[in-house]
Amino acid sequence: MNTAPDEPRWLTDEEQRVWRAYLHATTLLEDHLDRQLQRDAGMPHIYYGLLVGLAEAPRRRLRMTELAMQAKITRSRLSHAIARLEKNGWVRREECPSDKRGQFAVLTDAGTEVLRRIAPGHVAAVRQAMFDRLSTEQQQALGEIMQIVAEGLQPREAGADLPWLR
Amino acid sequence: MNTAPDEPRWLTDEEQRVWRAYLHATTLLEDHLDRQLQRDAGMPHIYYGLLVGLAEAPRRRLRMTELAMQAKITRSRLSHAIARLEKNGWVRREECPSDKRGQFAVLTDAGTEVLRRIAPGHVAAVRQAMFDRLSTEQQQALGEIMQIVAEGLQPREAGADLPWLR
DNA sequence: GAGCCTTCCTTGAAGTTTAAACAAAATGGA
DNA sequence: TCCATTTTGTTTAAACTTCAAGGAAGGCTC
Repeated sequence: MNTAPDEPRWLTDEEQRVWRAYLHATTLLEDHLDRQLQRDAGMPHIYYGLLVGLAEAPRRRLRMTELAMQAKITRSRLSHAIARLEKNGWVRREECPSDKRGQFAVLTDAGTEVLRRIAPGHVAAVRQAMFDRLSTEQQQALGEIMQIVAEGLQPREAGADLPWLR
Repeated sequence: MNTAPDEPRWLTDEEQRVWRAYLHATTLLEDHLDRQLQRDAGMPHIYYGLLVGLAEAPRRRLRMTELAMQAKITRSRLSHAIARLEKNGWVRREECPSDKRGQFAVLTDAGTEVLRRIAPGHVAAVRQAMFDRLSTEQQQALGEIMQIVAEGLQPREAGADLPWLR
């Protein structure tokens, strides 16, 4: 009997190739989109996602926590991000009448306008980087794969304030 | 004839689903790995990649530019990162005899040791998040897809110093 | 309604990344 | 050789993210 303490199951060569391709592609793509948006709109990709989230919400507003969950970021990060977008005049905060702790992030007209202006370029970048290069079958496969991977991962801050669960 | 200026090709509903699944999964996974490594080794995912890059190189050393390209980050970012890893004692700089501008980043014994200690946990996290959940066919498809996407994207800093090409 | 816990969000500090500017060494012609 | 250009890597400051702490309001229980 082997006394070695649980030799880890290293990745096979083939798994390595897949994993490195994944890392390579995702970092390049994220960088690419970040820079495209930074250049065209002066904001990083994640901030764009925030504006889109608000634009799609009823009355173009969302509670901070809801927006944070939608964007998969911490409330802290969102707080800083909204402060920045507020400075740009693209978002404004509004307090929640029914819960005095709460805040709404509201997309302003200027914010809507920015979005209208930059969305086409962003979509074009996404198409060019991904959809224009993949077959329909590959797109479908990718969707399924990403669905599965996401399901296996905890959303952020689950139990963040419940240290005994960690 | 329509006078509208090139109505952009918006994503179809299906494409939207794929794209959002992609964003959702990749951000959750990156967060997950970042936090796993931060907890177990006190460094972000990208820094782990740097140590691995060095560990695999002959004599456990690489020129800064080479390492930056391998990790797909800018030389500036690498410069900061190596400074940090140097403080930890995991990497040391060595000057290049043949090119006096050059620097080698060298993995120290302590760095090798850290890697040995944390690699199993990292591999386990990657397996659990991705490979254990995907069929062989899905893994293969993912590899091909990521390969294609990566090919379409410029490596960082290509022409960074040639502004007229941008 | 007092006390206690939870939720909502913000804050400040520390760490990381980016962008732009820079110095030094190498390179490539004229 | 001389000079312009490129390459290499660092530095500075600003922007962004993370982490830990905390204030204020809501909810629950007795």
